[in-house]
Amino acid sequence: MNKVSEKTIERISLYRRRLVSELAESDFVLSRHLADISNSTDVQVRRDLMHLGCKGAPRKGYSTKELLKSINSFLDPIKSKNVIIVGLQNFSRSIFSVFKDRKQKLSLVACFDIDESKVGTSIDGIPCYHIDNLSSKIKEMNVNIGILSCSDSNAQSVSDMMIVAGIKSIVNFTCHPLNITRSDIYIEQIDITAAFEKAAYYSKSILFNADKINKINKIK
Amino acid sequence: MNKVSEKTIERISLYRRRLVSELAESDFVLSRHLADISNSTDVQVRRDLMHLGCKGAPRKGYSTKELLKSINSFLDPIKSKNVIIVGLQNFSRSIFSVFKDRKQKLSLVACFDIDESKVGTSIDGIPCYHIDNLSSKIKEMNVNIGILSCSDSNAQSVSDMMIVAGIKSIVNFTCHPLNITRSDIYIEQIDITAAFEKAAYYSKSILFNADKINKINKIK
DNA sequence: AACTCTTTGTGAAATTTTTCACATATAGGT
DNA sequence: ACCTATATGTGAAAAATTTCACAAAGAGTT
Repeated sequence: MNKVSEKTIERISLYRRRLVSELAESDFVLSRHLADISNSTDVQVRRDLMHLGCKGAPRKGYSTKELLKSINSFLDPIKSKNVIIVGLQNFSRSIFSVFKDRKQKLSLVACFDIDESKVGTSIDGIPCYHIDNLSSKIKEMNVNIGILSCSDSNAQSVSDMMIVAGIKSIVNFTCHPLNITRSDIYIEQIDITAAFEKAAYYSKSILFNADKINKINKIK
Repeated sequence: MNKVSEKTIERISLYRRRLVSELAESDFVLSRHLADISNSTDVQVRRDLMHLGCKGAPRKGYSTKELLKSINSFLDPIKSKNVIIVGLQNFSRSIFSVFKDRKQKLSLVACFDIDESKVGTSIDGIPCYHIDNLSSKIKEMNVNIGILSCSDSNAQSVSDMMIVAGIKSIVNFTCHPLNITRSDIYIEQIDITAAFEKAAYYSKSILFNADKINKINKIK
């Protein structure tokens, strides 16, 4: 199997979420329909699904159930992964609900903060520990994935700690782009500020995504 | 000036934030240095900066102050844009602080919710209105940018309302990929769930970003 | 059973994005 | 004033991603 691009992974993740609601609707789903509900194109969908080793049937499409199963085994780790989050404020609290609502093969097991008033408390059943215990807790709880929601200035040092303690993937919500020095660590940077600045940039001009829309509408 | 890619816009937004702290450090900044602190490469930086019409000096680099000025005039709208957010919970509250902390040419002027207990209150000086007033308030306040932080199921209808009322850019934090039908509207989709699922996917295997790292380290 | 029409799957082309390679510029030393 | 060493700026190559175009499959119809 060839290397699958990050964009493809993202789209497959989206397809899965769209498929879940489709499951009750019908037994088969067409690439074209999946494209419609994911804002993509049918060819793109089929290209993406190629990586899954899941065959569709001409004129029928893909078995919804089978496709979901393929996506699950493609995306999900075999056994559930433990996740922690560093920094406890509004943002991290909103992440809590992401994990609570949708039970993937991911469980949020702890959060960390420096603020003594938060340490020792527990939100939605997730205990908050002091950042000093980060390393030991990561090892103790066998944590694989870390979420950075701390201040920009602490992002690098916290991620260093995470990596030394054995974390394999980091989702970084701070503005600080992490310095990657090891090739076996995956870093996902979510730059919310850039998102707003992009929105501002594009609100200046018009007809920026004209191409995209023409492409999609042309086929419909 | 040629069309600038979205990725370039994102990186320029990042460069700006990195430059602000650089400003106190030195009068000139090298593409190489900017690359280091942005996790990029020097060529990429220079390519990006090409679009700015800002010249660097061989052996000296770019005047930090000049570069910032160029980026500002490139990214920022001439007059401040008004922003609203729909859905008032932990996540949106965390967005409030993004706008409070960094005063761009963007001001968050209102938020909206259906929950009557929230309507009429005010957080950080931002008033919360009932969603029924969305359209009228957008027009009244001359809002250009909308943030979607509501439930997935309401995302499409709220965005439709926003667009009809005159909003030009939408930043969508819901999982629902918005159906774009007009070419003069910019949609930025932030898929946090996909981010976590990507992190989970990559935590399974190793050596995924080996290439990226080799590229970056090779030069250093 | 043959035909038609729709949909999948995928080489190949097109497009986009990144990297290479190097001409050009210039600061600083001698 | 000349030399050298280091940066920029960018055409061209390479790599990655998306789209085209069409062969192959098979469901439904006559």
